[in-house]
Amino acid sequence: MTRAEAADMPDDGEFRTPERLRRRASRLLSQVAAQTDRLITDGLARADARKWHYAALASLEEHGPASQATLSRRTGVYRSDMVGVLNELSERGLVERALDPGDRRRNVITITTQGRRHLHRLDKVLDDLHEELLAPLRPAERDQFVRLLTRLLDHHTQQAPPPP
Amino acid sequence: MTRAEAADMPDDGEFRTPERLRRRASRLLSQVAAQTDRLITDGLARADARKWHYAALASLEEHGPASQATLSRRTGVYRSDMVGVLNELSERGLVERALDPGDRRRNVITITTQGRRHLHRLDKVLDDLHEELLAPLRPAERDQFVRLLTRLLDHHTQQAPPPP
DNA sequence: TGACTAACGTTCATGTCACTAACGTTCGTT
DNA sequence: AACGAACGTTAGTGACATGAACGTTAGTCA
Repeated sequence: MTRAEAADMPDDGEFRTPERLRRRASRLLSQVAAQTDRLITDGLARADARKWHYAALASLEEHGPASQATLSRRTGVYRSDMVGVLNELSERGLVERALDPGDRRRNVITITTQGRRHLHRLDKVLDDLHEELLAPLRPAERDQFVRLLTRLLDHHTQQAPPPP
Repeated sequence: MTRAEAADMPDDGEFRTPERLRRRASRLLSQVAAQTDRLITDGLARADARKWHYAALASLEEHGPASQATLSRRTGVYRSDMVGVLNELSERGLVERALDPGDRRRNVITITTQGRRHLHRLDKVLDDLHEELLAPLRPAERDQFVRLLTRLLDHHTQQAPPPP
């Protein structure tokens, strides 16, 4: 039996999530986010990439070459993890790591032509994945959804940027 | 220099997240969910509880005594993890674990009076936390938000219930 | 100038989460 | 009587978010 067609037996709830939980915005958020994460992670994996790779490449194309620390701050990827991400990207020729002649502590990371091409391919992949993600919502609702999320994020982010 | 007072230099974005990322529903979701998770986890910790504890107790009160496997299905807490959750809850006298006389594979978990009291306390704590979470939204918007999330979740959940 | 502080890249370690694998026990069905 | 499946349990995996510490380098100030 599949729980869905349980029209005959009263289904006292072998699979029924308590209303208390079902209604909570926090739980809805975490569930939807988890589903989304799997969708995106799998989709990117099929395109031979990962979220962090995309984030780094996107940052490099939008704002130009940067140090690893800056990339880390811009993408939210932790600086410890950025190391590995850039290792992989540079191994594959998507970015180049060079010593900053003006500051020998820094590496200057630059996106390559190949990296740009990869990024644009990933942009399309993500467009498709988001189409799938937001399929049940009409365009106006999608906008609303994004707006609400943005407001929530802004509200809960504003009081904790790195201190001066 | 501190980025905040960069009114003079054009702030080419030492901390600026790429638009590509900022706009994506997937990223917004994951960020907001992460913030939310911390809010809830911390809040519950202050009340000496954890999400899974709440989920188990809520399920027990709403649907009555159940086996661990059933609890796991109802709450989404993985059955491997349910073991530890119930250990902790029963150590604290919030639930009781008894062998099911009718099926010696099963444990029957029952919520205690103390557990009920704890649960009701947590309900209040969660109400407050959600008030904080959704603070920037007006009541109608909160409803909208929950509705949109629910539709997304339903859509992405319906095609993968446990197989017959 | 020399000493101190802070940022950088890096490695290693920690904790949580979702999930898989495997095990022995028990049940239901054939 | 035998087999497959469900149960509770333990142990382990991989992704993710962090923290600690280290050597190197820059910038600041006494």
